[in-house]
Amino acid sequence: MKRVTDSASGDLTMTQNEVLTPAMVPDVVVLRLPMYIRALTQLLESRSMVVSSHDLGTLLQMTPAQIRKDLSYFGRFGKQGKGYDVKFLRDELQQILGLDQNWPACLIGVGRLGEAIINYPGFVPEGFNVVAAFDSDASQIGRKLGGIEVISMDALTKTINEYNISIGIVAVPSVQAQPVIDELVLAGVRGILNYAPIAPVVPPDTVIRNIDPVLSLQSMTFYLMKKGVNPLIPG
Amino acid sequence: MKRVTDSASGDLTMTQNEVLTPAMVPDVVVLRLPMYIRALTQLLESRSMVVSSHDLGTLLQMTPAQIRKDLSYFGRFGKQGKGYDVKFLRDELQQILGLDQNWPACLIGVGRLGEAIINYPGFVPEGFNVVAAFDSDASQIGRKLGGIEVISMDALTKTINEYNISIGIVAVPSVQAQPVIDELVLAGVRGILNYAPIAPVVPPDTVIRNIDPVLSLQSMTFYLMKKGVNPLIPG
DNA sequence: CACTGTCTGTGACACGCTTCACAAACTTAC
DNA sequence: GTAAGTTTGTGAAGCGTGTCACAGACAGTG
Repeated sequence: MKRVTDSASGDLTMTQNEVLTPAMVPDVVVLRLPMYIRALTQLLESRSMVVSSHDLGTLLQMTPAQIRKDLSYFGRFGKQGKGYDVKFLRDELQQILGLDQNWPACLIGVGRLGEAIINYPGFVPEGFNVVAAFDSDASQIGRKLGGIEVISMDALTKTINEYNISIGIVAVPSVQAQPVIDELVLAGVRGILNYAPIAPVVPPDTVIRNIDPVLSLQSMTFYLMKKGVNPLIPG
Repeated sequence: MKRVTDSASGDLTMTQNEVLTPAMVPDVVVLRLPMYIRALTQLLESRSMVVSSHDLGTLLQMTPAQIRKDLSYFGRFGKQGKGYDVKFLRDELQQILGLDQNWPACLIGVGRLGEAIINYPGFVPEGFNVVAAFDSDASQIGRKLGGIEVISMDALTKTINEYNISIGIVAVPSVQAQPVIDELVLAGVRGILNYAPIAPVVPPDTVIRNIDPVLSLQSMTFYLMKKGVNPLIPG
């Protein structure tokens, strides 16, 4: 992956790296990019202009080598002897992930969980906007929630096309989750954030991410037991 | 995915495998065990008595070889020519993870998110009970929530010892998350489920799991863009 | 009982990711 | 300007995990 190091640019600011992403980027690397962005944003807020892979590593509990290797998949963002320009690197990574744009999303299921999701203030500043909310329960239709109105599942495809929605957030009970996911895929949604405790089946060109606290807890207990931590024996 | 199920005898009962766990089990394998348990429970509900690694694989979108290899780290649970006794295997895996016991947990932060967590009906059937809820906001103290009373952070250590709590669920704003986690660790909690969008620092003998929907979405967009899915350009 | 078909458990191999180590590039100090 | 110190980018080695392939065990059939 040779890239032109344009010389004589005395500043850390680099020329536009075209991000062509040769599709050879490991998935794990892509999963880590958002963490880098978050750390860089944090550094930016504390007025840091430049950061080394070493310092980023201590901040994120990773080895400097891994950070450098990860970034090298996308370009040459740093400068020897100095490090990375914080703002520049963050902007580059955001562009690589498409986070410099606004992603409209829809929510399916406005129960207790769905309500918490739609009111969660953490999505909007990152460029994710829930612009529509659906529910199969007729008594929920028409209810206002976080500034938007709950509408019927019948209007799913129409609404998704209208708002150009490419991300669906699934917050329905387990039994309805797979059917809802199928509907979303059929309607053209290619990214799904699933909160239901199931192992969903999606076509290969669809990206799915599962949020499953119970799974996290259930693998945690294995290590707790090994460490001699004892739970409460029932009885 | 259909399994032959009923055999005449049902004499698949196996000898007691001592589970000594030689600490050589890869972490990824432990992370998958809960998924196996969930699938087995599902099979049990649909009256399946026996399942092969092949059928489990199609159910979970995994290769049969991986399932067999994973299980082989803990013992020999299957029978050649037949498969695995569903109930037996599930019970064994639950015991390995310590899920045959009851794990008391505490919640820190009873905002919108904390409220949704404490009312989430999915924890209790899996053996996780939120037995105490804390908040630093004085106006929240004393409020009843999901059957339990919100108490002050001052009572953290005392309460954790009293109820023998080994798991802490952190649902506080980002800036307070690390301090709260430090407090939990100091109080003796060795397992932490963190909902705050940060990269927490914990001692090596502490198990931490992060629930971070924003990170999931931010890596999703990379693939959506590659597939030519276009978000809404702001403007 | 023998013979055919099925499925597990596992050593060996293959692959992908992490870590290492170093040349090259840049900074700082004098 | 020179020398010493710092940090990146990256081939190559190392390591952990997934996959393969097959011997062995069991079921089913007649």
